[in-house]
Amino acid sequence: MQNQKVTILDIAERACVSPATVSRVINKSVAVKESKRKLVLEAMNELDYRPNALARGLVSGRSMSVGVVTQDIGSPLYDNIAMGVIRGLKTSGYSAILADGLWREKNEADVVNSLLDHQIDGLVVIGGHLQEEELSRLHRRIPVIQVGREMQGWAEYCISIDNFSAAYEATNYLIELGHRKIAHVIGRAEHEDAQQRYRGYREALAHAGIELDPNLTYQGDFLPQSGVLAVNSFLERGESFSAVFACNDLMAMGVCRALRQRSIRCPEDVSVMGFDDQMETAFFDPSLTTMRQPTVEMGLAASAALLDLIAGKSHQIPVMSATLQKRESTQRHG
Amino acid sequence: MQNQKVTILDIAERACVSPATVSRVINKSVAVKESKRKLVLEAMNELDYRPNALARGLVSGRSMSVGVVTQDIGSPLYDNIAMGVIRGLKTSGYSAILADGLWREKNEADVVNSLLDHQIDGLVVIGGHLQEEELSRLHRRIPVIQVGREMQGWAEYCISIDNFSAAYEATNYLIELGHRKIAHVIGRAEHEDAQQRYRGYREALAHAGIELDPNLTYQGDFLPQSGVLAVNSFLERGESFSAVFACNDLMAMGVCRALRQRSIRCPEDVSVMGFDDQMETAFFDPSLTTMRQPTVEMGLAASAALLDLIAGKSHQIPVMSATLQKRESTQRHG
DNA sequence: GTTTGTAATGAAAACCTTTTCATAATAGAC
DNA sequence: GTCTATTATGAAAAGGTTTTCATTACAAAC
Repeated sequence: MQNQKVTILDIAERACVSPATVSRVINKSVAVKESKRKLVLEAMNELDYRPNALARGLVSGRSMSVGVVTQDIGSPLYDNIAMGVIRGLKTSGYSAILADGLWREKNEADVVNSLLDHQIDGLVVIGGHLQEEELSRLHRRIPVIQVGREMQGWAEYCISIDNFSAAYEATNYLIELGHRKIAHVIGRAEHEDAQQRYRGYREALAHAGIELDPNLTYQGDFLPQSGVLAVNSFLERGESFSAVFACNDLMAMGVCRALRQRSIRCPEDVSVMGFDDQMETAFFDPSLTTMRQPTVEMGLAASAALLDLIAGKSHQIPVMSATLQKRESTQRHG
Repeated sequence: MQNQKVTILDIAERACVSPATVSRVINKSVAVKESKRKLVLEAMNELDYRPNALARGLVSGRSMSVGVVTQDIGSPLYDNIAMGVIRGLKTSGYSAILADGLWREKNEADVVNSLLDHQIDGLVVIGGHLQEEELSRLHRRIPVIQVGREMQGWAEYCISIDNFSAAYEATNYLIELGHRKIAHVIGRAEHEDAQQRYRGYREALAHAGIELDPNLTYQGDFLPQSGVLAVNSFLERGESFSAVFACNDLMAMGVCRALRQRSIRCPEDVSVMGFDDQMETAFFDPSLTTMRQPTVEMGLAASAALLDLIAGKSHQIPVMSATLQKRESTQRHG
């Protein structure tokens, strides 16, 4: 109640200095005589003063806050990236304003606009559906880093794993285990990452001389249920397969569930491979073989790059790669 | 680049009106002659004008943003609540500023202060460790709603389920199934909700005339691994039990995992009950019997209550209750 | 045709900082 | 003891908006 109204003028008055001097003490921008500095600090303490961030941002042109728009709060993958971003910002003096795109491009544009209205100094986009064109339009105003989503035309500002190679490696691992009939549950069609993984799957098959069987692919939506539907669809059509590679862990869980319901054993009858390595998968039965994305590291790298961009320094886009986590859901075939 | 600098003065000039009139058109605060209104709207469109939220907040005293501080971005429970809050705010004109407390009271205080600096008009606290005293101090400045965490001294502004009753019901369900030796994996000690659930467990046992066996409880930390450790601890000490009630789903998953490793079947040998009902549990093997928290609904209720408080209207704290989700991990005993 | 009330509008103050510019104070050199 | 260079400080402007207050325009009532 009371300190709501404490302003820099009150401090100035109490410390018998000008507001300018108080500002200088706060921002350490210019030297202030020690005696006065102490008085100011005391006054700030006694009145429990906190600078109004709005006024600061308005006059200085730097709001000292960066926007973080995530495709989906509640998705383990994106949340972990967000955590990394937030951690990376922690000691920078910048505060993070998170916003949720709720899986819709329209929403994303809205929240980004709202963030811009709040005069953010930079933007991290986690996943999402914003087009490259839109991103570069944004980038003309403020630094923007995209993370957790592959964009070839935007590589300079994009931190993500190489989904193609990762999916290739995943598929190839199944092939090395002796599998030939490998099904794939595709991720959302509009997701570039999902497309790249699909491509990696196809390429690995081709490289091993295995012909792609379109009947062994199913268009999923990243949710567990579509893993169930995929298996049901394969079996109802009488397809046979010894392994399934799902585009993410949630769908892989659905796949396992459906197999179990039909009394098909995993991994004895069918091997299952996921993607992402979210926390729960290690405790799943069978624990899931999957490709781990270095989510927190990606978030950290994103905030580091953004801070460099804001500071006008050159930034780095480190190479991030997924790593194969061998667990119980896959085994040698035949 | 260009519209970065477009201000209300530019609009005023272009539309041949005063800035005050432009403001009135934007805010619909006072009637403006239709002809002028049109001119203003046109000018805003042509120059792609967007009001500076900082300036607005500074002068009006209302920033039109509310803070949402969550204990842990990445926790399915809290994330779902956050999603509910955000959805509830969506059409209100208020934008949500999320901040992550990173599981530490110190951090939470920091981010709350940062939010206050940004002149938020209200605050939703999801989970967390802030003391009642601290909350009421905050509440003297702005409306505050606590959600997803039970606080008896703060009931008027607190939206949560009745953890005691829910845990009582969960335990009682196991008892009804014929179980007598029921172990419990306790949640984090400093978490009031965990304590209430522990109490519900004890009370249900007592009511059924079953003596509490301290050797059948284990202090966990909400993470899967502690479920594993709990089971290992029980078995190493030679305890026998036919059911385990874990304080949350993640620990229940750990319990299942540990049982499996020892070739103890679930539910045939030991029934397992979780708490929360996060998405993955339904696809687990066996799918987990658990108490579902109406997370999104809680978030919606929180934002509704907060908006009422901000508007100076009377607010409602609806009664939220958990519901038993019977699945495969529990079965009749003996 | 004058008076009165209402609606529409503009000028200017206010919000709380930072920052520029000018001045005052201090120390160092002669 | 005067002059110069530096450092410390204050006054005031600026940032983009809302809002108060005063004024103008207009229609209705007499």
